[in-house]
Parts: sequence; structure tokens; C-alpha cells
Amino acid sequence: MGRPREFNYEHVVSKVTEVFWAKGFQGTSLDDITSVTGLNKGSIYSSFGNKEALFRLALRKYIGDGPFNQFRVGEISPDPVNALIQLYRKLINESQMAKLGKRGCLAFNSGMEFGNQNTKLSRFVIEEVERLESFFHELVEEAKATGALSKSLDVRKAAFRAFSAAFTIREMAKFRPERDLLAEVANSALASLGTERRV
Amino acid sequence: MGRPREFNYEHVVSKVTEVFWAKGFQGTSLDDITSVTGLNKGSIYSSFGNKEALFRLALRKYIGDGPFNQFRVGEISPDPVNALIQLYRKLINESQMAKLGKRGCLAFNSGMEFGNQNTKLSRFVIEEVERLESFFHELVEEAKATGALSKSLDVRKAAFRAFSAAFTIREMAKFRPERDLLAEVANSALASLGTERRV
DNA sequence: AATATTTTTGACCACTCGGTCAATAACGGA
DNA sequence: TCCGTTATTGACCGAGTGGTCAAAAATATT
Repeated sequence: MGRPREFNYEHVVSKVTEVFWAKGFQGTSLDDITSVTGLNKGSIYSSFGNKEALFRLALRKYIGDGPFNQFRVGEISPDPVNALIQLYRKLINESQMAKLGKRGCLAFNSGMEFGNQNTKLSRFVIEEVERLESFFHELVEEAKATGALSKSLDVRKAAFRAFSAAFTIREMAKFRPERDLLAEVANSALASLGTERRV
Repeated sequence: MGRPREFNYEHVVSKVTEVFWAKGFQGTSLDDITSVTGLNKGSIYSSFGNKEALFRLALRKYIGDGPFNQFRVGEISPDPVNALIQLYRKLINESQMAKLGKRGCLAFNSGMEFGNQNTKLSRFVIEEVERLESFFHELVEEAKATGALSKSLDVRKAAFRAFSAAFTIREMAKFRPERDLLAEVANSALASLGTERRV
């Protein structure tokens, strides 16, 4: 019934995610979106709503596909500390790629862009960033349970340290991408967790 | 000779700095600037040039007036480690103030905003951020010289760790302003420098 | 083949953007 | 008081912004 869609929904969201990632929310115009997706404005608005709705889909997709979800406990390795190390390595490696590294992380970028606002959209963004943080919380909790980290560790603080390191690696890579410097950030986070293991 | 200015140059730059700090470069319109300064566009353009020139003045002023310059070696305390601790404390304290804390740091904000570009302006911004980093370099070097930090410390890496902590405190405060969490960041940087002292 | 339903198209909207400019106003010096 | 110089004013510019909509096109059903 009705005329069928000519575009692939997920493919469009994926393209939109990339352009928001590269240019930010404010920096991305509807013309950017139409040219990168091949759709025109009318199609976009009837299928997705407005720029803000599209951005929400993009951010959700980015987080869902991103490395934070790929290194969940037990999915890559039964060892949570190893999962953390692998994640840091992946972030550092991606930061070495000239174009990709300079983009930072869409979630963190958005947190920076919307951080000093107080709108529905800014609250949505911050909630999504907090979902990222909870991933580190789970990792640290699991590492405590398996005995890989000390029982006396303050999980909330330790998780924040591990989370901060990921933030710093991703975002500082925009202007300081040197691998050994980013590794310092990861390694001092690991040291602060009480493990001897390094990135 | 000629009609005298009706505005105070430094006062205007100061107001402009605040609005760029609060809204970012892209997020600040010329109307924002005219309404915050009381000048109209013509005056602004004849006195300062364009939006970009105004932004350069603002960023320079921000860095010149900021805490990074206030805690130079010997100016507050002859003890460089103490200067670092004082600086962290100041950053953490400012992050507690609801509106101010959410603004982060104009220099870092700008680094984030321009990081993935390659224009004259983006290069200017990155140079300014690097000037901030060199402040930490001097601090660490001085601390080594006075014996407050170990002679075996790698200054480049140590300075980057100290610098990263400042970055993280200022920028993560936008969405995670809790004092004890930000103190964790400062304290693990201090620990990584090999000192027992804490914020 | 006609119809109901949905998608696509591209022209169009009001508004804002950064930036310009000629006219006017305010001064110091002659 | 007139003149040269500089500052202020406000209207104006083309381009771009996010968003809308009526008409046309493509399908399944009858």
C-alpha cells in the first residue's frame, strides 16, 4: 500500500550520524544532510521529523554501534580489566587516524556542545553520556567481583576515573594525537585502579 | 583629532569574551555581540575587524587573565607543586558554580569546536591551547629542578598528564560537576607525578 | 483501469547570518 | 567658524538557515 520508500532507513541514519560526528549539531545544516543522504528536505521531514529528531537517532545509533558497547563484560573477554585495556587501545588507535581522530567522539562532542544549555535536547545528550559512564561502572563492578581489582575500591570514583580517561583520550586527540601521550592517560587510569596491567 | 570613541576598548573585549565563552564561536551571533556590548555592527567592524578578529582578541584576553597565568612559578608560591595544587583547587571550585562551571574553559571549548578543522582560525586556537600546555611543562620542569619531583620524571609525559587533568576537570564539569569526582582527576594526576600531596 | 495510499519532488517561506556603506555627528586645529 | 578626521548610526545586502506544502509519482487493492 502506498509508494514504497526509495531509501534504506538505517543507511540514511548512518550517513547522518557521520555528518553530525564530523561537524557537530550546530555545524551541520539541512543542506549537509540532504547532500550526504541524497534525500531532499521534504522526504527527511516526513520520514524523520526535524533536525533534532534526526540528531537523536544519530546519537543513539552512534552509541549503540560504538566501542563502548562492543566491549561489554563477557562479550569480548571474560576478564573485565582486559576489556578496559582493549577499549583504551581501540580509542588510541582510532585517534591515530588523521581525519577520524580529529573528530573525537560524537557523544562527548555533543556533551561539550550542549553542556551549558538546559533544553530538552541538552538533557537528552547528557543522559546518553551518562549511559556511557554506566558502562564503566559495570566494568569496574565486575572486575571487583572477579577479584581482578581490589575489594576496597570505591566503584563510583574508580569508574569515573576510567570514564574520564576515555573522555580525555578521545577529545584531547583533536589537538594532541601522539600515541604515547594518549597511552599515558590510559595507563595512569589503570594505575589508579590498582592494577599493574598497561595499555 | 576626529570624533572620540564612546566605548572602552578593554571593557568591550571583556564582554565579548564572556559571550564567546558562554555560547562558543559558532553559537555567538553578531546580534549577540551588539546587544552585549551596546555597539552596533558598523562600530564593531570599523574598530575590531570581523567576528573572527574579535574572537582572537577574546581568546587571547581569556588566556591572559586566566588562572593558568595567575599560577606561574614563583608568582603565587615558590613551590611549583603547590602552584599546581592551587590551580586544580581553583578549577574545581569554579566548576561548582552552576552557570560558570557549565561553561568549561573558553580555550578548551574552542579547541573542541575547531579541532577537526584546518583553517587559519583553527590553527590559531590550537596554538593558544598549546601555550596553555607549555605552562604545565614549565611547572613540572621547575618542580624537578627544585627537587619537589623525581629527577627521573619524563617531563613531556608528566606535563601532559598534569595538563590533561586540567582539561578533564574543566570540560567534564559541564555534565559531571561533583567536587569529589573532579578531585579524583586532580589527585590521580598528582599521584602520577610521584608526589604524595593532594588537592 | 480507476482508486486509495504513501513517498518524492522542488519551489517556496520567513527569518537569521556575517558583513557593508553612505550619511551624520562629534571632536581638535586653523 | 570652517575644515579635516574619526566614530556612530541604521538601513541595506546576498547568502544561508530550518522548515512547509501542493503537486506529481509509484505502489497495492478493487
